[in-house]
Amino acid sequence: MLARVSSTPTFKRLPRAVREQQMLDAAVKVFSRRGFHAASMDEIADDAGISKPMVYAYLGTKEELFVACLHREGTRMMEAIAGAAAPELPADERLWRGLRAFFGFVGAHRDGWAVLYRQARGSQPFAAELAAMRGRLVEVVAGMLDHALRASGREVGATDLEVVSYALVGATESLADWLADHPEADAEKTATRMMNVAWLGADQLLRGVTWRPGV
Amino acid sequence: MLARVSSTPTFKRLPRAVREQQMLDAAVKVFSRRGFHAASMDEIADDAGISKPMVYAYLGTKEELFVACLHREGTRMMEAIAGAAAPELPADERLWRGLRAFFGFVGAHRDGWAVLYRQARGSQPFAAELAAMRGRLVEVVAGMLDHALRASGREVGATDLEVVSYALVGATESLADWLADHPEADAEKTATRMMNVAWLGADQLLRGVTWRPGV
DNA sequence: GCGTAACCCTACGCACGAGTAGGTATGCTC
DNA sequence: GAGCATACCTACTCGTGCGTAGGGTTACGC
Repeated sequence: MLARVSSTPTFKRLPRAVREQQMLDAAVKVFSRRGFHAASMDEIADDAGISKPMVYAYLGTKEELFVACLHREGTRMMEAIAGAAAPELPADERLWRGLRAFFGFVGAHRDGWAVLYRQARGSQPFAAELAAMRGRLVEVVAGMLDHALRASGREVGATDLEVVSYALVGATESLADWLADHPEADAEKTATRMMNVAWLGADQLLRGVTWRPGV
Repeated sequence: MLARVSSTPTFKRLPRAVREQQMLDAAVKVFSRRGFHAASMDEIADDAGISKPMVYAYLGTKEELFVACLHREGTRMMEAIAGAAAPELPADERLWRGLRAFFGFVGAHRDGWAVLYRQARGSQPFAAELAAMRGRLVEVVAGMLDHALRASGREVGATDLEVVSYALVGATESLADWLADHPEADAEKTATRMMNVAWLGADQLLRGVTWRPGV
């Protein structure tokens, strides 16, 4: 057994940090395509150009591997959004920038992120990680709303705030799913549509009012 | 082996139609609690007070069984919503009634429906069934919006309509999830919150405008 | 140039759970 | 009360795929 003509040009003996990233790349790809359960560790290892025990040695169990994927992609996403929303901007501008960053990210990582995210819904082991991510998003949105409310001297119950934010995040996730399923669709345009429904609401939309990005 | 002291009082030799419903009940319960993959046919059969081959004889494969669950619960849900929205009512009233019916249903079938619904996201085999259900909902919402728009002489692109509806449905699903996770929460109140964000939008909400159920 | 640690492999064990073979009992019809 | 269909069971087979045992090889420090 010495015929070892792999497709990958980069060949042997890579340092751990590099291999780990390759494995995660492969894992994201395979998990996305097959779903958590149908994905096999063999295929992931194979796709990473490595053998299975290496994956176990570096990233651990299948579940741990999936969580690692979720975590890496989640972190990347949060980073992509982080810079977008400066607290001193008016609320609509903050919301708009956040949405733009979010949909931009999802659009650029279609099967990467969105499908992975879809996988995590359901199956208990990942509910925690997923809920944490969503929780952070909800917190951001709720914080933004709260900030704007206080600025105009108003206030509102914590649960109300949470639920409204939850709804907004949910709508956004849904459109992210939609975007991931429609490869021809434009991220920017999707963000605008989301902004319209989130900011204006059905009433205004039915009245013919529309929101458009300033500048 | 004649010790057959089952917990279920109703014992032996039931007609097919009845047993099928019992099996579906058990399946919904187990799928909800464990998730599709972790659920075992043995446990479902056991929970239905029947042996495994019966399940196969009546409802077929595990996947077919799951689809059957999805289908039954989905139909029930659509029926629950169906009567709510009379086309001659104004748009806000239609939306409100639809939301109320929807959250009422989910609230009454917490682990039944919502968790089952969550399971279906992801795993390819069920994507079709799920997409069909969601599609019907989106269609209803889009139809309602379109109707209202035409009534006021306005019109809008089909994709815009679809995406906006999609966002609204997504937000609603999210709050349904939230409701399913918060056993103490009230369905009616959740519906009101959803109505607020959907109908008024963040802008109005931040201005202190609120929507309240008429009557 | 030699030890040692990191990298990497080819196998296999093993549990778990879907689906089935083949047989038994009970009610229903005539 | 014979015949037949329907309800129902116990006890298997068998594929699949996670996780591992145990061993080889390349780089790197000294």
